[in-house]
Amino acid sequence: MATIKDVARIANVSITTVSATINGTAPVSKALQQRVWDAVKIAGYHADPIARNLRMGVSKTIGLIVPDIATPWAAHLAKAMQRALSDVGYNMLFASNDDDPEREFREIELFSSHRVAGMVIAPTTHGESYAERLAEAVHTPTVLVDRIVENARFDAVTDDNQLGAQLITRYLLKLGHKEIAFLVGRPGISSSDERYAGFRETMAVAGLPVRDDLVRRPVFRREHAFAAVQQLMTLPTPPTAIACINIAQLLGTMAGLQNMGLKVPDDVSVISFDGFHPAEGWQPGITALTQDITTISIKAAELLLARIGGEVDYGPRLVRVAPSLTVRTSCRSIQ
Amino acid sequence: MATIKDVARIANVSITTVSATINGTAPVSKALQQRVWDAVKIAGYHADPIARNLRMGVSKTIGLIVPDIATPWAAHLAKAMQRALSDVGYNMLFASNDDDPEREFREIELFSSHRVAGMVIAPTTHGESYAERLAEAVHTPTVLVDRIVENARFDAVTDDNQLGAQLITRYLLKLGHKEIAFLVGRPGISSSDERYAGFRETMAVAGLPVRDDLVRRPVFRREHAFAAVQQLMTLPTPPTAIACINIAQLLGTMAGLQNMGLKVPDDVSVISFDGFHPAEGWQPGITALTQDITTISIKAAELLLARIGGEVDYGPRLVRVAPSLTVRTSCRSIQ
DNA sequence: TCTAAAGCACGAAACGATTTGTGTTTAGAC
DNA sequence: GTCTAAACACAAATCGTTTCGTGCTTTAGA
Repeated sequence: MATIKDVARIANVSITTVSATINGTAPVSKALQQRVWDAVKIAGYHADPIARNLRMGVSKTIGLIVPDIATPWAAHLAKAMQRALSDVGYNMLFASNDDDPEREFREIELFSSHRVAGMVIAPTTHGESYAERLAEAVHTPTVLVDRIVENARFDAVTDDNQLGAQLITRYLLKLGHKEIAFLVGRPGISSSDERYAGFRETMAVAGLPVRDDLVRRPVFRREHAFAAVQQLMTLPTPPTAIACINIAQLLGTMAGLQNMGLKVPDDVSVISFDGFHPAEGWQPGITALTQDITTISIKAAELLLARIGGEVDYGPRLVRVAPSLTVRTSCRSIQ
Repeated sequence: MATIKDVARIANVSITTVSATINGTAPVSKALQQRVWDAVKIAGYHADPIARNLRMGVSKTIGLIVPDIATPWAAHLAKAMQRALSDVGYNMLFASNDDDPEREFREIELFSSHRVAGMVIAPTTHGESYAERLAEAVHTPTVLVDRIVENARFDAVTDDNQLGAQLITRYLLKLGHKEIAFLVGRPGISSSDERYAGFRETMAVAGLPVRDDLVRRPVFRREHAFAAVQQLMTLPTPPTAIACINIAQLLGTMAGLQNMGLKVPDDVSVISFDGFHPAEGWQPGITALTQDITTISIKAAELLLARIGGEVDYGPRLVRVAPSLTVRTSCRSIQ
C-alpha cells in the first residue's frame, strides 16, 4: 500500500535517500537513516517487488520445473527447495510438464519472462540436441537435478549411482544371490545407464557373470516390468532376486509377481534403486536405496545462489549425492 | 527482448495503437491491425508480464498455499490446479507452510505483494479468529479447499463428508460389522466433525448403538492411533472393524496392529476416510474413500475464475465434491 | 453545405521502484 | 585563509506497459 514516496514524505527526505538507506547503495548520514527507518515503520512500507523487478530486470524468485509435481520425489524436492530458498529471501514459482519437452520449454520461456533470478530443472529428457536447445533457451543461472544432460553447460546435482549400484549389488551378493535379474530403464537416461554399469562392474569385481537372459530392457513403464517379470519367472533357471531401477518398474514388478501368485521375499527377492515403501504395517517393505532429497536440495540451492551471486569463475559443476541402503523385508538370505 | 516500442516502430504506428490492437481495448482500423500483427510477428514480441503487472496492478498468476506440498493430496491438487489454470493463461506460485499459521499468513502477504489475481488456500487451521484474520489479510479473489473455515467470507470446495460417512458405515454394516471403532480427529476440524456426525447418524438410522468405548478422541497423530489401537484391541469385546479419519491415523493403526501381531483383515477390518493404498502388489489394500482431486481442482478453478472475472453478485459459495468408496482387501465379511 | 457524432490515432502521464548526474555542504591539508 | 576531496542530498531519467485526454478525419443526417 505505502510507496517509497509516502516514506519520503513522512521522513521529509527525497525518494533517493529512502532507497539509498534501505538498500545501502549510497552513503546516508546516521541522522537521516534514523528518520527514514522510522518513517518506514510508520508507513508499514515494503518495497514493491514488481516495480523493483521491472527496474532491476531481475526478481527474488526462482523457478522449479519438474516432470511431475505429483510424484513423491518431486514433491519432496519442491518442499525442501522452498525451505532452503525462502530462508534467503527467495520465493518459488513452479511448473510441471508431464515429461513433455515442449511444455518444458514453454515453462522455461514463461519463467524467463518473469525474470526469475534462477531456475532448478529436472530435465524431461537428455542428449546433445536437448542440451543445445536448453542452452539456447536459458539465460539465467540454472541448476539441473536428478538426470544428467550430456554436455550441458549447467551445474547439476544428481545421485551417486555408481555407489548406489555397489550398495545394492553387494547386499544381494552377501545374501547369497547370484542369479540377479536387472531391469534397465529408458536407454540414454544417465541414471539408468550408470546404475546398470555399476551393477555389472560390481558383479565383475566379485568374479560373477551377468546372465544375459536376466537383463531386460528397455523397461521403463509399469506394463513393461509387469511383462518382463512374467518372462523372467518362467525361465528354466529363474532369478532369485530382481533389481528395479525406478518406482514404475517396482510397481510393475510387484503387480506382476502378485499376478503370478508369487510371494516376496519367499519366492523371489526384490530390491529397488528408487526409494519406495508403502508404510510401516504393510508387507513387504521394499529394501531400497534412500535418496537424500534434502541434501540434494541444499546442494542445488547452494550452486544456484553462488551463480546468482556472480561467482562465475568456474565451469559447470557436478555434485553427486550419496544414497544409502534401507533394508526392509523384501530380500531374503539364500545361503 | 522486443518491446512494444520496437513493434510500434516497425509497424510505423504509435505505441497506443499497438496496445489497442493486441488487447482489443480500443477500435483500430483493419489496415493498421494487420500492420501491427505483422510487426509483432517480425519482432517476436511478447508483452512483458512484469511491466503489465506494474501498470495494471494485477498479474496473470494465482497462488496456491497448502500445509505440506509433500503430501500426495497436496501434490495432486497442485498438479491438477496447474493444469486447470494454465489452460486459461494463468501460471502458479506455490508455497507450503508445515501447518504453521504464521508462515501461512506471511505467504499470503507475499503473494499479495506479487499481485496475484487470486489464491487457493488449504487452511492450516479454522475457527472464528482465524477467519477474521484471513478476511483481513486477503484482498484478492480466494477459494478455500479441503477444510472448512467457519464464517469465512470465501468460496470453498470440500468433500461431501456426510456422504462419505454413509458410504463407509453402510459398507461395514453390509459386511455384518456392528462393533465399529471410530477414531475422531482434531477437535473443531470440520472434516473430522462431519465424518463422525455422519457415522453416528447412519448408525442411528440403522437402529444400532454406538459404543462409547469404541470411540477414541482426539486421535490426529500417528502415535495417538498407535496407542488407541492397543487399547481398543484389548477390550473385553474388541471391535471387528476400525474406521480411520485420515492417513496419519491409518498409518498409526496399521503399525499398531502389526505391533500386536494382528492381521488385517483376518483379525480386524480397517477402513479409511482418506484414500491411501500403497499400490497394487502390497497387502492389505485399504478399502477407503477416494477423493476426486481433479474435480475439486476444477471446481476451485471455476469459482476462482468467476470471482476474478468480476461476478460478485452472490455470497460465498460452498461446493461439496462427492467421494467414492474403493473396495480393496482390508475388510472382511463376518456374516 | 454545414454540423454533430463517431471513428481513429497519438502524445503524455501514470505504475513504483533504482540509478545517474549534479550541486551543495563539510572537513582536512597546506 | 584558501583549495580539494569526500560526504551527502536531490531532481530527473528509466524500466515496459496501459490508459487518459486531445485532436484530427471521416461519415451521416438535416
